[in-house]
Amino acid sequence: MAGERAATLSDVAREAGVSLATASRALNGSDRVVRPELQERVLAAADKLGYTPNANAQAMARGSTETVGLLVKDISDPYFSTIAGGLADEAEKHGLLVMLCNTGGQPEREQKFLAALRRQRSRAIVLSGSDTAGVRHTSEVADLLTSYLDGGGRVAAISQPRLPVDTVVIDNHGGAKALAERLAGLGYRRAAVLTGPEDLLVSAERHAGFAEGWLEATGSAPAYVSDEFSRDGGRRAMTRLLENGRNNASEVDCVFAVNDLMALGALAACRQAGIEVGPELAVAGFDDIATLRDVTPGLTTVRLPLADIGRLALELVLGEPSAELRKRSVHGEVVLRESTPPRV
Amino acid sequence: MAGERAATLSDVAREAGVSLATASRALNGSDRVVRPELQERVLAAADKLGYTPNANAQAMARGSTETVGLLVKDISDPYFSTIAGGLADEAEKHGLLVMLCNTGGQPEREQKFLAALRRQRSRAIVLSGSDTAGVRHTSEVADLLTSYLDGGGRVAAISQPRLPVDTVVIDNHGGAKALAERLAGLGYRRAAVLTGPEDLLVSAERHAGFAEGWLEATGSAPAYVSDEFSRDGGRRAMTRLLENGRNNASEVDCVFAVNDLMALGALAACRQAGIEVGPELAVAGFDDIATLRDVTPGLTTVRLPLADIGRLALELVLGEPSAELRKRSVHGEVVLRESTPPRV
DNA sequence: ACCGTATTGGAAAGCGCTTTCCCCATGGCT
DNA sequence: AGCCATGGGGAAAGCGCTTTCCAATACGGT
Repeated sequence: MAGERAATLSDVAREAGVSLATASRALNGSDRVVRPELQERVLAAADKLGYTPNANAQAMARGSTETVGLLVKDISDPYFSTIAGGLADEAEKHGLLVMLCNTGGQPEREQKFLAALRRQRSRAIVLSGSDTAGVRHTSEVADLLTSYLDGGGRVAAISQPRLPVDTVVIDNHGGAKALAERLAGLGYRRAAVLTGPEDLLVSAERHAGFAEGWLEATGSAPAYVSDEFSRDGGRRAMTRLLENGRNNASEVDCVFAVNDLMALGALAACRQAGIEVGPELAVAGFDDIATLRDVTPGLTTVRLPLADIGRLALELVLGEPSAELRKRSVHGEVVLRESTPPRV
Repeated sequence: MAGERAATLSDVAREAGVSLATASRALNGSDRVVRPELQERVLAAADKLGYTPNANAQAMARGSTETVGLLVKDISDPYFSTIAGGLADEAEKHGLLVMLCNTGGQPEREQKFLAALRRQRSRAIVLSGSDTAGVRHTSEVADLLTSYLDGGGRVAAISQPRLPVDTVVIDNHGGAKALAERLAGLGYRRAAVLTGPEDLLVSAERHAGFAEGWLEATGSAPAYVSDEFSRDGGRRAMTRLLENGRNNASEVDCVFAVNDLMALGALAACRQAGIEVGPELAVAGFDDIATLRDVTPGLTTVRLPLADIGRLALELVLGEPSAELRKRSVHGEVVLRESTPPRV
């Protein structure tokens, strides 16, 4: 059994005593009908020979594949893995396979993957890396996408509104703004924002939204510190913020980290500095990563329906192509927890 | 530009004024050499026409693809997503694409995916779902794998030692045992284990390892409660444990949840019951999920090099095929944190 | 009984590549 | 000068399917 090459459709056809065409029709249910008796014979032969269609050959002949590509910045980040989970489930429903591309945020890798997906004649591509404002990069990516689209491919993005494709837009601005209002409502008065790199769109939007809400509610603009868009970045930013605070009369009573991971780092920094989060200093994040929902103190955050976002993106990209660019908005919901108790 | 079909290799050949064969050789650097001048002409033509090779056609002609499949139970679970991250990075180094298959733990899906990967003529498959003892299921999967292997495919598994393939073996038993010893060393005397379903191998191994270590160190066997292998399962199990404890003179001073997620649920249950984890009751987990490293109280756990495990699995599956089954062992490292302070 | 029309099987033409095999130049050698 | 390697181009045979196009048969109507 080991040495013999895999059975092909011709093998099946011969075994069943029918033509190649008939075998093909019997096995994939084309629009053409084959007599039940023959059908059965073919099925039996296929079974006997352990026949498996060759998807590559089918792709060639049919001119279309059953795979979709998913680009993420870092699949081990719960934000992306949750999105990926939703998307994968949806894909499974459609009988599609998901090609996972972990870009690590490197533009060159992103391009490599895009090229690979194009080569594969992937049915569709969903982009969910973070959109940086690097114009060069974005335009190169846009070129690749355009040629992919010209070839009949479909593309959708998650929260990268600058790309010329259908997009699931996450209301970062609104969510952060709502959060600011709620925090102000709780009695906080001096806020700081821990942001990611300036050119990272998600970060910028959340920062701006928060600042706007805060300004409207309290009349003052929040301070901010930027660092990496990660747990360590959050820790460093928080540490810097605390150092400044000491020399500075105007200490902060509330910190908004632009994502949960940064907030987590901020919590660590606070702990290290001997500051009790909640009573002494409020900390809030964004995303509502599932794994973090139960930590102590409970982290106030803006919940994003991440799995739905993944599903939605796939729906968007598989739906009827339309001339104009489609946007689907998704909103976050503020979740108050112990990390931001009402200020007394 | 929109309507015209993608340029093919023949288009390029014609444009460059060379034969199909030459174009192919010029573009993919076969063992045959083409004159530099021609080479250049072909490259120029390809560039001008925006030529992208058709990976499906190449796969057909070459008889091999550039994709590997990865089966996971749930990609949004940090355990799997971290493994996936390591594997994806390694795959990228080898110029391979990763087909992500989210099985949701459903045997039928698992089989569907396996069949799909076989159809795709995927170069290799890495299995990292959880191995349940359901014999029926495992044997069906084994059949599928065998036929895949016969077709020249390569397969490796992560922590599913019962499958007849190369395996990255995680020393669940040893890790849990070491943890038990350390906890006993800290002065704990009455332990309970929160386990997953009985037939889930990982869970069983960790349970057994802990029990063995505990027995050796303290002379008594730990109690246990089983539930789902998830955060909610942990919460429920812990709740049940606490209820029993009240009526029971022999209260427990230390709880081992067989994974971090269950431990997280246990923490939540404790909080709800007004029990302070650490001083009042020790809790430990297993895996050392990255997102959880900074929570308060710090969770004592057994650190697994998850990303390395993913990398290792890919290495294993891409390495020289060998007659006998290979096993690569990976060991965990006990990490003590505040959730299990020395008992006074 | 005859013709037009479904219905269904099969032959063969691709789909876009890779690779074998053949051929023609070269060039080094005797 | 004559021969045999050697280097490199091209024709063509696949790779395993789908699908068009024909042909053959059966069937309904008049």
